[in-house]
Amino acid sequence: MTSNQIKESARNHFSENGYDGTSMSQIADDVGIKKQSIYTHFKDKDKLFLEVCKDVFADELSFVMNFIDSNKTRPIEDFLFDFLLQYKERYAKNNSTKFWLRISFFPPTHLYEQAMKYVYEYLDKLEELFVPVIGKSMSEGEISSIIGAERATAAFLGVLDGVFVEMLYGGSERLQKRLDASWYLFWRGLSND
Amino acid sequence: MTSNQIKESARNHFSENGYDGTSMSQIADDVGIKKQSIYTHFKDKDKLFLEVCKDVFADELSFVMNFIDSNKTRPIEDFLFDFLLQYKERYAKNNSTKFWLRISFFPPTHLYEQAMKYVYEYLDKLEELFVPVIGKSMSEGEISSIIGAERATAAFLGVLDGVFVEMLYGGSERLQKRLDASWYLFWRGLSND
DNA sequence: ATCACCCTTCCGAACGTTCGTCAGTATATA
DNA sequence: TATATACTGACGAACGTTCGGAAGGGTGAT
Repeated sequence: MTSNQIKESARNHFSENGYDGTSMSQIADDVGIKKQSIYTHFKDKDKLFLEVCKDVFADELSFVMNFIDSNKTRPIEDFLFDFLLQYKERYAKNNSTKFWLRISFFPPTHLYEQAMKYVYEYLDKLEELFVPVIGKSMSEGEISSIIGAERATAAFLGVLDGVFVEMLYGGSERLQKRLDASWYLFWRGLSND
Repeated sequence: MTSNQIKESARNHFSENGYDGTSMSQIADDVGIKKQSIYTHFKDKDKLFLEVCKDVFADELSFVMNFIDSNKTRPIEDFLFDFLLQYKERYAKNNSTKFWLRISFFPPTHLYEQAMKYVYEYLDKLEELFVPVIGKSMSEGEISSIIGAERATAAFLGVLDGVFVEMLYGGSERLQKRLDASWYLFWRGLSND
């Protein structure tokens, strides 16, 4: 299906160069068609972009839900740390995450609201999914319960974003250093005395 | 001086809409001149952008150095937390920081190296400035010295980036929540037992 | 098996617009 | 008179988009 090839190429270009930095001809060249042919599949550039948004949103969310579902019985320390690791790995080989970060931080101005709807939905869902997991590990005494599940979750998502940022910079030894340090202090803060 | 007006307007537009999303005519309109007149002051768009980069880099760096210099004798807890607060405040009213975040995360592709030179210089300097401050507070027993000054600094800069990210999303109650949570757990991890 | 028909997909050509940039000229200041 | 600044006008290039038509496959009637 050409539509999917177009969306995939679009995702790659958008994630590397943003909305304005990506032209319809670049996408078309990738697929091996002329730019006019894209309009057979998508009404216009905005619509294409928003469809990619929707797909990526679904991708990211299903990754998270999938991870939680298949790891929720593990010790919370492994669970959280592995989540960071897997997201890091995912970013390295998967353009969805790169695209996602780009539009989360700097969506194209004229599509701000429509793009951010997905972003906020993702962020809310992320919190909604993590709070009960962390809450459970508190009530079971794995980690200190003085902190509160909501606060611990918020801080963990902060660590996640800090790692994301370092991924954007590109240096892998830098990234490793931040991951180690952030996790070390986060976990130290979370632990029972 | 018109040059400065041009740079200021350019900084605003670049920070809001990025390099590609900003046109010379928008900048010129802001200043009240024709776009061609910009070329009296700057060779081309790239040169203008890079000059803004340089200025902003200097701005950000001098903010940090200034803060450190006038706060380094305070307790480390106040010192670090106030740094987060002041950067938050700075972001709200100062377009330098917004521009800085944008080009740090997603510099224009064809200027990647030249822009990232500033970014890396900033990041290195930031670490270089914080390590001794945190190290000193460790040797004085304010915080646990098992952690190591480098690791504590790396984690703190992670917290900072996590806060930056939440600033980009725009919601102020979200930002407050993250700031509180991230700081709470970071400080809990940093404290002596 | 053939024909006519439709529908999907793609392309050539062109549209109007905007972009960054250059050359030449006017105006004001010193 | 020299210099700095801003102007008018125009340029080629790239952009997103539209239109008309060509090629192909599928379907149903003959």
